[in-house]
Amino acid sequence: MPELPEVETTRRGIAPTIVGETVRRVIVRNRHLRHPVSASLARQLPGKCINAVKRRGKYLLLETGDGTVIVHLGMSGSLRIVADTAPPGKHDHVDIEFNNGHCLRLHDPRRFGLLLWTCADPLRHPLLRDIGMEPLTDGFSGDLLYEKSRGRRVAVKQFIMNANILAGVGNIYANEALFAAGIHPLRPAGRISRQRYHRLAHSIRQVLTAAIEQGGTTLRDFVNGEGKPGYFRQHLHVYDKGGLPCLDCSTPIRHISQGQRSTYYCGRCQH
DNA sequence: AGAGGTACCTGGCAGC
DNA sequence: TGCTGCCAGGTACCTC
Repeated sequence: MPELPEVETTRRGIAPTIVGETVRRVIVRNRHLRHPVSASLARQLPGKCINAVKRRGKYLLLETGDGTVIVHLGMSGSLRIVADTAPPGKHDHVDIEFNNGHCLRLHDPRRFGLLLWTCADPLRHPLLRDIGMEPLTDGFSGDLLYEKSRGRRVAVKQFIMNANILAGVGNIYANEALFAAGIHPLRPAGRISRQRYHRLAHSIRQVLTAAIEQGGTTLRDFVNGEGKPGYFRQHLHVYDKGGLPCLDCSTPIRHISQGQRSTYYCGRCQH
């Protein structure tokens, strides 16, 4: 499911309910996620207060004074706020219950997500320390993409989906941003001009920002903190639109496979 | 170092 | 109504 806009939507949805609240209990029904949910989480988190909910790339960070819960939603995960009396459903693997009667519930059918506890600086955790630029911060620019791409033969779509280059851009928004910038997804990253990278950086920002405003994209699973879907799907131009006419030029959208992921593009608008 | 392939897991859907 | 195979929003790890 979740790329940056869905994770950010989740962050905004859950923060008002849990920031300033104290954890009463942690229930782990299935610890077999991408990494096993550590036993120390259920032991250490109760009694601690959530000071902030932050995001780094597609990771959520629930910060307490002396430790952080690192959450990743994988392909199919979602976090939502429910009453602590709400009966768990299938794939509701972890509950974090608060003193105010609310419960933060992790649902993840495919179990590619993770949830772990660290007492150290989460940004230096091995899973987070190599993550690249945040596309919605002031420091992000086409210049950075241009410089990082020199000498790279990898296709530009795979380049911008590389989390060590750029944080949070997954398959949907890579497709959409390349369409918006008029760049062909198969073009080698190292053979794109500085000017075109400026345009791409602008498109990435715009697409991500617009998606956040719509509460993210729901293809199947994604729900926000209140259990509601995102509405950006109706604003997609190419993703999952193979064979349909391009909204700009009516040429049928092409569907190919790139690095075992689906790529959609307009062969006329993107070059 | 970069690039490509595979593995992890469940569920939905198309086709037979 | 099955059954089978393929596909899905991600990422780590292994090879070459």
